[in-house]
Amino acid sequence: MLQTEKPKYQKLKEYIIQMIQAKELNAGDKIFSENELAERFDISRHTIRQAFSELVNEGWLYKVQGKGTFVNREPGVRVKGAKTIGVITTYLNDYIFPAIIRGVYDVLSEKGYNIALNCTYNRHEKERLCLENLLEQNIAGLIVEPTKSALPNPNIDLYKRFSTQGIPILFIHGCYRELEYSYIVEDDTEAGYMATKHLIDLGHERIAGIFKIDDIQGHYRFSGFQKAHLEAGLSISDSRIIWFETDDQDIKFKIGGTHIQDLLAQCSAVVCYNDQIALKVMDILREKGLSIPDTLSLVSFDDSQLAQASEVKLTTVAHPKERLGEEAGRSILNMIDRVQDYYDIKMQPELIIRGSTENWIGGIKNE
Amino acid sequence: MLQTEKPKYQKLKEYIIQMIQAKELNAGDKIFSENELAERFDISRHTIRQAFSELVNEGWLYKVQGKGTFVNREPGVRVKGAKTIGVITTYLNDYIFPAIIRGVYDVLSEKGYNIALNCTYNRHEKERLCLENLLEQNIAGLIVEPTKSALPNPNIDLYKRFSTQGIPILFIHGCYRELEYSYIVEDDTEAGYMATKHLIDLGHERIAGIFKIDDIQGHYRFSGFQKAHLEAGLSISDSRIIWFETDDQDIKFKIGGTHIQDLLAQCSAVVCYNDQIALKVMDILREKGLSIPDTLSLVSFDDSQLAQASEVKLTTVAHPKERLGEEAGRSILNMIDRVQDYYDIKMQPELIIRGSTENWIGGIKNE
DNA sequence: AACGCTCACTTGTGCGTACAACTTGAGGAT
DNA sequence: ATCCTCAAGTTGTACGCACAAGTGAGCGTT
Repeated sequence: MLQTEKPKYQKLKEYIIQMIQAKELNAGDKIFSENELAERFDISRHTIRQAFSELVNEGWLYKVQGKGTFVNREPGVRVKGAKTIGVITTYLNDYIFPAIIRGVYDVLSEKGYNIALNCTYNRHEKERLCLENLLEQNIAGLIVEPTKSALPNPNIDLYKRFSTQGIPILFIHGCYRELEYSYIVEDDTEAGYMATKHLIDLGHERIAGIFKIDDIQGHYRFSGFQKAHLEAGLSISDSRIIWFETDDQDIKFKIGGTHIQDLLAQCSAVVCYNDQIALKVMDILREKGLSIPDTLSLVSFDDSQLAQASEVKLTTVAHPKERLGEEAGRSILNMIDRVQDYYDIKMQPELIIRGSTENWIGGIKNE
Repeated sequence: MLQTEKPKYQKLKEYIIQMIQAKELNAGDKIFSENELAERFDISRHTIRQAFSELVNEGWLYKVQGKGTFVNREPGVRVKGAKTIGVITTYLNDYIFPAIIRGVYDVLSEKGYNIALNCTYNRHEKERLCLENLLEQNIAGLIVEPTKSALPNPNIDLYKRFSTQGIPILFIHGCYRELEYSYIVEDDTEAGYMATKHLIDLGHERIAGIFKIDDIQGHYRFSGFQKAHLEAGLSISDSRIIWFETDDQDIKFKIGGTHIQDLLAQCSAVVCYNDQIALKVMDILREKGLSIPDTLSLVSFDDSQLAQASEVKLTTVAHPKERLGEEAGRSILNMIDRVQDYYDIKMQPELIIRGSTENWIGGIKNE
């Protein structure tokens, strides 16, 4: 006895798909009529129609009554996967977000992918909504800037749902410690080290630090701050470190309970968590009539647009921003195409020396 | 004679869809068997199968051989409309783009809509690619910041394709003169007028102007500049007006062929196209050792983050930014829901007086 | 109680027919 | 040259039949 054979309409389907793939039938070509095929293969017209009906549904063919059946413009396109990448950021602000998005967009748009933008405002509830929203979409991959990355995350379950659906996830800018997902980050410890070492090399010994407590980046930058001190044999006084949170509104006058002016009076230099904090510090100093870098040297992070907007340009450790975005775009595409499954990239920051630390060597103005 | 009636299988389809929507048939329920329906409605089983086949394809039903036909878990999900709004901007930069996107995002995410982000880099070729890309997507509406809005647009044909597909388009920030589409813009003429009048009120008579030539906003702001002069009985000298283009790289040293320092030497105030230009002008003045506002008063537009980053804070005509984004989000949703088909909103700008024009009254420093 | 068999019922495959609706081009009438 | 009609060819709708294949409940045997 013969093995159960495939149904006739199935064989006809495969035959036609093969012809299309072999370019014997091209886009827009008229295909044999139903009657012709019925006669040629000695099959009933009904069976032909069954095969055609499925081919139409799968996007290979289309029919026009009275004219005939034709090969679709891009046969089998609908069979291909989604062409959208979900992107979740913490803020949609004027800081480094635009540069990162630009990097991601440039790479993805090149390959015909789209970006579905979402934002958490650094709140776990919003993060949950974003994830639920994207789960309903048909996305091919997910790029996430983690929300409050230093705190435990209540949305792990949702992240895992993406994984079980085979949707790759890539974290940028930071990552959750609980998850072993791919990430691309700036080497924040190194950045903190570079900033602090620069000040120490200039001869500073009493250096203040202002760091953010609820993002993992703040912890790492502080860690580099410590490392540079340790290496130089300098001690770190807790009283010179200020920690602040996302929600601190009155950051201008006191940070984490300590009045900035009191702190700065004891020091000759300060490491600011980012350019925004640096500008706020500069405003306070200006009010007091203190000059930079003569009275106080100042280093910050990120090299945002703000770093060059002030009268004294900021010495800052440049975040790779746009390059990081591009790298993230390339990586998520590779993960989708299964070229590589896992990434743990630390990008090197770069120290950019400008006016806020120039001319200060060993406490003596150098001109 | 009767009008041509709908085919039987169509009527059967609609009947079943109705029953599902009316919850008479629920997810997972087993539906009548083919034979039962055939007998009940006195239709051939073949016709029933035709209707069922389409319902399966559209996701309403699924079949299991030997068991029966069942209602799908989320019947008609694919039938629902798209929940994505295409957004096309000219740049993804640190200026007012983040605020606008934030406004749009806040409104749309509230209603469960997603943003598909695109960017033209102010080039018509890129704009074309974005539009072609979004045409292939299943978007519900389109928000566009026009590319080179003062120039004729070569992509009108693509914009019209959206309209013929019933996808509403809303322009923000400017609009193409060739198209009669909905738009939401800042009243740039009024903004130009407010900025200039403020200087005239302070006693300035020789006022320079720097404007962008290839965006329609530049034209309008200049038009307000003219209006204020006319109203005050002051003449405008062409030699005090500088036009620049998107692509001008060396804007710092000369703008449109004219050296800035030569120009500014003749004037007591300058209207700058935006905050970015204003900061560049401030840098030039700082190099020359000239002070603001004593030597030169300065007004700009947009009230971006930059306006408060410099040592002398900028007097600027605030762009509605975030409010404009929110308004755009609300409007496109109304257009999708057919609540209102057409919008032509001009939002009023607001003059914010800061250090760059303070203390200058009639040429005498007022302290 | 466990197992296997049968049978009724379901959907799947396949054949046949007929006529309706639509497209197109050829040929005739104007 | 233009318009109209009609016929041939195409897909669409609708009916009929038969048997294959999978499911599950009921029955009887073990």
